[in-house]
Amino acid sequence: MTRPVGNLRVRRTQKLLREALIELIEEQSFDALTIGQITERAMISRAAFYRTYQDKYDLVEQIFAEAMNALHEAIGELGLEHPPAIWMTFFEHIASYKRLYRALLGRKGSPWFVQKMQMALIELLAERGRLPHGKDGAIHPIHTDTFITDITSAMIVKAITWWLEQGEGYSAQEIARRTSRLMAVFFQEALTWQ
Amino acid sequence: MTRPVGNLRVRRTQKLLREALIELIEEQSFDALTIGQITERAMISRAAFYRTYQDKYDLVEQIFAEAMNALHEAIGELGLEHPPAIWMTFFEHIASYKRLYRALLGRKGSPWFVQKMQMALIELLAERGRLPHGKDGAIHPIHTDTFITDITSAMIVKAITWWLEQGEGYSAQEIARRTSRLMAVFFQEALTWQ
DNA sequence: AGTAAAGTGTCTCAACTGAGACAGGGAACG
DNA sequence: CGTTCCCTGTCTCAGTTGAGACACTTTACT
Repeated sequence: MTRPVGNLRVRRTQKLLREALIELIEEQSFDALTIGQITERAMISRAAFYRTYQDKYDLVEQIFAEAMNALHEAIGELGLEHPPAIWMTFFEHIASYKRLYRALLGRKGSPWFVQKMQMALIELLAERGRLPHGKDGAIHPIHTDTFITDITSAMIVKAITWWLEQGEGYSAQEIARRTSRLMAVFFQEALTWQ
Repeated sequence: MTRPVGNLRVRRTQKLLREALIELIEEQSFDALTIGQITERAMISRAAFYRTYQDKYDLVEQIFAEAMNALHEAIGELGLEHPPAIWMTFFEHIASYKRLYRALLGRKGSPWFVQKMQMALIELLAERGRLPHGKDGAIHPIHTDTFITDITSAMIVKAITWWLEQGEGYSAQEIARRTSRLMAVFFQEALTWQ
């Protein structure tokens, strides 16, 4: 659903806009971008842009939605038993959308998107609904404490941006292991508050 | 003339085909490429390809023709007095079309294009019609000796491919100086044969 | 040689896109 | 405060492109 079943032209337009968006964020900043700049770089008309998207935020939202779908599919294939494997998959996902995330989460990115990403992570964690190394499938009350979920999502986003901006030398596996451990410690501490 | 006055769509199609061509040569080889592969990568229809080009050779020829126009313009701006400057401009031109030349002249490239390039160089040298460090504008008989012109063009093409494939560390200026000197020595020797 | 698969080159019609104009909003500048 | 300039968001029509089919040639395998 909402699949890009569209024919070639539509998919091509999407792809060109996507690449143009990322390039321009890298060169300038997301906030400063105009629709005209994006369409010019993408070599499509402004009219074509408005036929599909409301504005640049809508463009990013659609791209991000697709990325999250891909992530869900990748994670969905995994058993529910091994959280570290999920983190591994998660950071592999980040790696495969490297330019996108670096652009949107980095210095030239947008606080708006950072928040969006954090909200997506909170949802993801709630769906998965249990602790790293948790033993059962029950939703843990810790995931309904917004203080905890907010801080958790910020931690993860920071881990991502650090990796993309400074941690070039590290593999997805290493980052996944580190993050997984951090999360475990953090949740364990948080548990004592309940 | 023969300017890409075409509207946006036409120019976009050209650009996408161009990039697809280079990518695919890098991955496979020019000779093995099919029109279908190129158009699929470029995200355009085969029909659109055939509306503009005869075949993949035609595509390369048009791209190359534009590159040579750019080179002529760049060289044309120079005075006729200082051959080393011309070599400098020449290798800067190569640098600005780096991926194209590396793809087409390299291992994955095509002997057909190598020959085409050599012929273009022979023409270029004949137009310029005189020795490196030559003092007058007269066409020198050395440029009508096909033995000499053929070997010269092969030398230059080899200099280009060496630079693009192994000489990453060298600047255009260094390669230009080397080539200029080599040519001077070669022509001087050739003069004694006349 | 015989045959299946893939590529070529061409065509038509529907569909998507570009050009360009328009009214309106917002920021910079005097 | 008004003017200028740029951006937004929308519209229409002409123009380019995609889908898919076609006959033919080439390639690869037996």
